[in-house]
Amino acid sequence: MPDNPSIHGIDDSPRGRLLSAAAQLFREKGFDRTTVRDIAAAVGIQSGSIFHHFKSKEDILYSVMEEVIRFNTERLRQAVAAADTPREQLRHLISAELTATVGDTREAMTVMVQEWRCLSEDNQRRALALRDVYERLWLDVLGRLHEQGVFRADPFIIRRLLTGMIGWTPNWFSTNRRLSVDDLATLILERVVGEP
Amino acid sequence: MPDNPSIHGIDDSPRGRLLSAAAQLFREKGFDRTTVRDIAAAVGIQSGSIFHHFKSKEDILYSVMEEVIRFNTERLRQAVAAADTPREQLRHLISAELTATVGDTREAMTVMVQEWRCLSEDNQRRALALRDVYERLWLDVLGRLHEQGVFRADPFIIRRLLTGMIGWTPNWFSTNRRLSVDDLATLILERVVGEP
DNA sequence: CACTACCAAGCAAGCGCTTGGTTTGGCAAT
DNA sequence: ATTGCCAAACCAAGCGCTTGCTTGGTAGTG
Repeated sequence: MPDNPSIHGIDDSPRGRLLSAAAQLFREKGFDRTTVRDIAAAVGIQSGSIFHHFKSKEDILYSVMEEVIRFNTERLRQAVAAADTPREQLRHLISAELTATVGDTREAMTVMVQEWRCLSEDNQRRALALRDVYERLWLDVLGRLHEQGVFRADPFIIRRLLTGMIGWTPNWFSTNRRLSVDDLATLILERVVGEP
Repeated sequence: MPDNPSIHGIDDSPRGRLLSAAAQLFREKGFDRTTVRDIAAAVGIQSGSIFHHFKSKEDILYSVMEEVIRFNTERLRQAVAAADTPREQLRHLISAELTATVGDTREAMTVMVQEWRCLSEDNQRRALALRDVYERLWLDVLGRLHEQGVFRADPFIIRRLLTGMIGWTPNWFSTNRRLSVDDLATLILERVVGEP
């Protein structure tokens, strides 16, 4: 009955609808405080029927994360490819991750950051392997900027500071305010390459 | 049997020992995945005995947060008082919050950031009121720097970017590496006032 | 005696997940 | 067109376990 807003990059099969609903609930209440009965009710089925699509509750969480990493890794790849200079590539990367974080995959991204430790060690390893690909895209661009002398600090640390700045935005940024995503991207970019 | 490392600003009364143990467990496993039996075992008592000191499990969480905010608000106040120029005050603020975040109150600070929504609305409001005092210390200093033209961006937004950068550090910073807390503070300071 | 700190036992509720059976939609053979 | 069939999707019921918390009583201290 409910018509959840589906998350970008997830189809609207029964499985996909469950993933979108779960992502939203996980973000609102956290993984542990969300029951399989909640998720089932959100898509209008019985709680037991969930286990026809996923082998466990944790499997739902992992699937949300896997989908969102895959989708946004591809987004980042296109962001890098669409720019010529490393400086512009970095701007595109920041914009892309901001869009992922406060835009069309907001729920799933937040879940990935906050509910990491709800995964088993095995699933943590699998997810980490996917994240490594994602992170390499950042480090390549930052490494090039560092070689050019655009900033002095260690690229690894700059990436971590960027992760913090961008990852915190869901806690305060609102889409319908004066500050646009691109404005914010510029602001964050200037923390790395300096104000012009 | 266990001898938990106690958290700075918390005494070693029975209640204090419970708070330290709880903070550590909450950080490791999250609030929901930590049972009152876990906490009791960590200080060597029976689970029921906890409710002689706290009226509910959530009350433990709130108490951890209250203690850590009060302690670190005082720390920030002294940090500001110990510096003359706004620029040095900001450096002190960053250093102080970094110390709180990866140093002597690491567990409790991490819990405060990550387990916020496990509080009831009432307790959230109470905790928010305490945080407001804490935040005003930041905004005063950042406002002064902004008036001096040290940076152009909105002080509120700069504070949020700082919160993100500093709040993320427990996920990667290690005390026994080459990079010291003061080095990192300088690095973060330069994201606001520019590299010299 | 009063007070703090604790124990031993257990209750009621909620949890993830299983089970055995039913509905549904599409498709090939008649 | 009609039938027969199958797999996907789902329901209704409930099991076994864990959870936060309560209760009634006890040991030690001033």
